[in-house]
Amino acid sequence: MEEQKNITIADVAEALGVSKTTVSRAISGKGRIGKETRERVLAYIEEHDYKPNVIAKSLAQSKTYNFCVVMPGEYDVVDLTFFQECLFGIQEIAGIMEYDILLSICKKNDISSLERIIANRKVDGVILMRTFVEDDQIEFLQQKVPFVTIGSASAAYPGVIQIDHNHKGACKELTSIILMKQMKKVALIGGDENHVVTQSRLRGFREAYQKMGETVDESMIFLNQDNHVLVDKAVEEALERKVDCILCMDDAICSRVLKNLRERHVKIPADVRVASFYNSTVLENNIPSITSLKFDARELGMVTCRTLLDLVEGQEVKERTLLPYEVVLKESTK
Amino acid sequence: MEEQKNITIADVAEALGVSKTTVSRAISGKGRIGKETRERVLAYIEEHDYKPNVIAKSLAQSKTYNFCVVMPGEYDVVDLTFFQECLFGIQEIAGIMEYDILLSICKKNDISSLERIIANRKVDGVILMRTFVEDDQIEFLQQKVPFVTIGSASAAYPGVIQIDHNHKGACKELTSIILMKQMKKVALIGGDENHVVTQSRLRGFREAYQKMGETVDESMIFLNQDNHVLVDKAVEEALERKVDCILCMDDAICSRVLKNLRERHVKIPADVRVASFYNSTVLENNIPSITSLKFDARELGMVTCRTLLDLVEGQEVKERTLLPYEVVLKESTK
DNA sequence: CTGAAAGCGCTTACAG
DNA sequence: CTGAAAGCGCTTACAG
Repeated sequence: MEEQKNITIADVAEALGVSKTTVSRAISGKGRIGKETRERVLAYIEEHDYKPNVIAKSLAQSKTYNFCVVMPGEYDVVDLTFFQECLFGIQEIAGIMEYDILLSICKKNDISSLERIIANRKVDGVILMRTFVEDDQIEFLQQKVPFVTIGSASAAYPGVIQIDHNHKGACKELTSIILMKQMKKVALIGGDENHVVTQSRLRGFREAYQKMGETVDESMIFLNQDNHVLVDKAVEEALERKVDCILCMDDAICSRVLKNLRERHVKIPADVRVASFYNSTVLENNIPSITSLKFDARELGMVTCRTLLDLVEGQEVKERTLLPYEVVLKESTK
Repeated sequence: MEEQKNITIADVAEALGVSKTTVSRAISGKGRIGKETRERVLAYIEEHDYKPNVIAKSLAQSKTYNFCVVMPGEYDVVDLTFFQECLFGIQEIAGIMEYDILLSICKKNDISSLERIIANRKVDGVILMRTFVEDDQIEFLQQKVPFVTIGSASAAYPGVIQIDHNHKGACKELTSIILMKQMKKVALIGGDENHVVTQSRLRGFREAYQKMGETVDESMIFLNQDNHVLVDKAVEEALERKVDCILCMDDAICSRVLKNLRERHVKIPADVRVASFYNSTVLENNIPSITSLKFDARELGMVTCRTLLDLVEGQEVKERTLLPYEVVLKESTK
């Protein structure tokens, strides 16, 4: 490692015969400074490739120019591409503002990694990529650090800044379409009930029934189906009850459902129709193609990051932002 | 935000009637200090929940306690779970040592995000999650910051610390098995030639042929097949030439190959056999199950992080670490 | 074994 | 418009 002594603000000041204060002002743009002086400083800096020491700046300003992004740490997450894309969106916006992303991984509700990062004051703000009905992350962060959630926060936590796709609306529309196509026996297979998004989707599902004047068959709602065995059992039960259409709350579940149906030689859409609430690459190569909802994860990340930036700068931000969705009808519900 | 004034080392010193030096020594464990004094300090700190300001520490020590992890930023990456798992492994080890992970995303060879992080001196070391035959990341980092690569580095960059799975060996073994099963016409479909891993796999493939005294049919090697159209064409050509077995270099390709064969009603393994060089969840639910290689991504991440820790602490580290693999034979090559 | 003091490289009232 | 000086909260020779 060449120990190429880094040039400091003092070096610049000395070389130019001005004070460190002046150099600092020229760089930050804050405080009165002569136009000519500033230009001289800037030119010198440019030429000698001076880079301010962000750590020193951090200490002086009590700002880190880092955000923490809390990712879900469950290994079965197939909706991974969603988080990935979202992360890219965040990173893109953060980078423009010279912010960097510190990663925290949260398995279930284990927030020890987040706690350490906050205790060490390594970030100016936090983005939660997933919210729970009972959310230790939120409880921990409240009154402590500015933060924004991706996905809605439970009503139990008022005042939380949240950016979400309109899951309720999306699921309501998809369910309505299915009901209108005269599929009456619809099974809903979903994941962890403690995820807020599961609740939102479920609500949309119910509202669609209500709108159509139909009643939900509660025995066809399978939640917390977070492993293969459970999903397989749910499919079996649904088939026994002559299900018309199986609605999957995420693509991991859908992928398993498709496998199960294939093993049973149940034809889609001839025997049973299938749709998923989220379309990832996992289903992309499936035959038949699968009807699903489409969300722009990248945009979600970008909007979220921009909101957090506003928040830490002390600007007014909307408490809740809802992003649009698309329903993509494919062969599986023909 | 409650502005709960943080307690500093000076507060602790004053409360205890000792110097800041003493407090600092008690915490770090460096330098001579009376046992009793140390315990008194530690007890006070514990009780009052004093947390050192990492930023101040950073400035004083020129250490950040952050590592940068450079992730591939291509959106078509289906091997995502691999990077994800790997990241978890890194994070786990880093966390134990109170290090955090700063994320940099690198699309193709665009290293601007990495450059900024380094220029801002935000990290003590870097982990590259993917290497290229011509690698701007490596060229940029050399002689500048300690770094470790996941995956092998091109021979053009001697001295690079690299942790890798034994891709060459794994592919050699898998290919050998296939050849021994009397499948003579084997097509190899792979991705970006500029990825070192592609080269390693290819080498293993060739060595297997050599070992068996067979010659490779070059017209059956399809590289740089990084989009659906190309893969489809490769499959078509392979079928025309009466291929026995299609070997896919990654699961994104394999997934597409499977779709293509399904559309053509080509039966696996009856008409054609298929194997993949990596087994992700993407193929998990496929029928038939797919023969593939299995690597422990999490362990790879852990070993890599531990190596980087050693490196930044100035310890001697092995230049190259090769991790084992497993060949998992399934129905698709029966 | 312990402490006073300088230093890490910035920012920011305050004064002029 | 510009600068001297104090301060951010640690660490670390140096001296005792």
